[in-house]
Amino acid sequence: MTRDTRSALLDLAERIARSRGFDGFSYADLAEAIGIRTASVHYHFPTKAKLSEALIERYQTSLQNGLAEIEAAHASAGERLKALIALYRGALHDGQTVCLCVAFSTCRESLSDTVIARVGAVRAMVLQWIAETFELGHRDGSVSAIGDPSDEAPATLAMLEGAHLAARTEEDPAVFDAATRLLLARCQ
Amino acid sequence: MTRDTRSALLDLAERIARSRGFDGFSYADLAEAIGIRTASVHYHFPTKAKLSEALIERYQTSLQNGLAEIEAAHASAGERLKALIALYRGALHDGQTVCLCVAFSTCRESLSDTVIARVGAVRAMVLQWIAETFELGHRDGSVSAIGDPSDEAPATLAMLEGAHLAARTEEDPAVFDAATRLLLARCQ
DNA sequence: GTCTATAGAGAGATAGAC
DNA sequence: GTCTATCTCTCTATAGAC
Repeated sequence: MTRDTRSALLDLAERIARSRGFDGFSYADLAEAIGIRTASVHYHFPTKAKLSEALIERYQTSLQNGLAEIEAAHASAGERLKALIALYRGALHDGQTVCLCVAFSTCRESLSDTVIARVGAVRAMVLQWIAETFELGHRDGSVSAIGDPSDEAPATLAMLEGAHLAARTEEDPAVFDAATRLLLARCQ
Repeated sequence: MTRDTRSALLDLAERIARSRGFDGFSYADLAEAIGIRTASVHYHFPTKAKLSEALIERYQTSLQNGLAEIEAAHASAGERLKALIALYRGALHDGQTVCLCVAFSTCRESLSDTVIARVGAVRAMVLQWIAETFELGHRDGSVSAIGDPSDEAPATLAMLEGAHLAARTEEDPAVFDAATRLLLARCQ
């Protein structure tokens, strides 16, 4: 059952990290919720630093798959951007959790340079995807009022992450909806 | 010198909180930097909760003044929005500090409901100001491509806060500049 | 207002038995 | 893989002297 315990720990740690931050839980919290002792948690993840690396690596893969699925499911830029907004909206879970990049950004000092670099890599990946989508939008006309895609991408990602942050603070997904309404309206 | 010590503590605590988060410093850190003992810090702020309240209250006043100064200095909506972007850009301090709302949003669990409510009040204040500015832009024509001001405002604030977060993670103000370029270009 | 001294809790982590 | 037991460190906070 090693695999199961490890997966369960990762699932739980990700959920709490995205809800309360990486400093917002201890090995004691994980142990109690899973039903083992802290020493056993250390068996799976010798240090909290190792745990943070495992979390961000798994998250990158997961997000990469999410973006690929959107591309597979939607042909137009407008539909893809709508799906991206829906992806972030879903990641909110009733205003209780933000995306892991936002959560880790806010706990910068507790994380290793390796992990922070990986957060940057995840952001770069999403930025690239958004920029390409806006470029497609330029060609297929499914997004209105497009500026330079290399300007639209960072503005869009910042808006999505900022919307996550505010919605989490208020514990209200409607805050996210308000922030994304304008972009949504630009998508056909 | 009570007033001086208290002010020095507030200044220091705000700087660290905006850099490392509210959980990112201890009374021992404050004491060492100021040159007193932790017990003396407790004299000025009996609990960390009291300190957090003092921080957000002072911050609200400060931000309110900042917005008022922008209104006094600039007549057009475009100029005012440009000044708002500059205000947030200045608050970055070379990518080392985010605005206190962002910092406190990310330490949600460590803060009292009172403080979280105050963070919401600060955001509401800025939202109101931005919405009014976009309304002015509608009338004076100094901002291009304006959607519904009540949609522009939350999108703009989310973008500014998200840009702060990403720039802080990368420790690079250029990340903020990239995210705000599009809005800046809309301002005459 | 600042100090010494200390309480009390919780954190991350390890050794070694089973 | 999980356990008991324990270490060391840091944190917030308080009592009481000066």
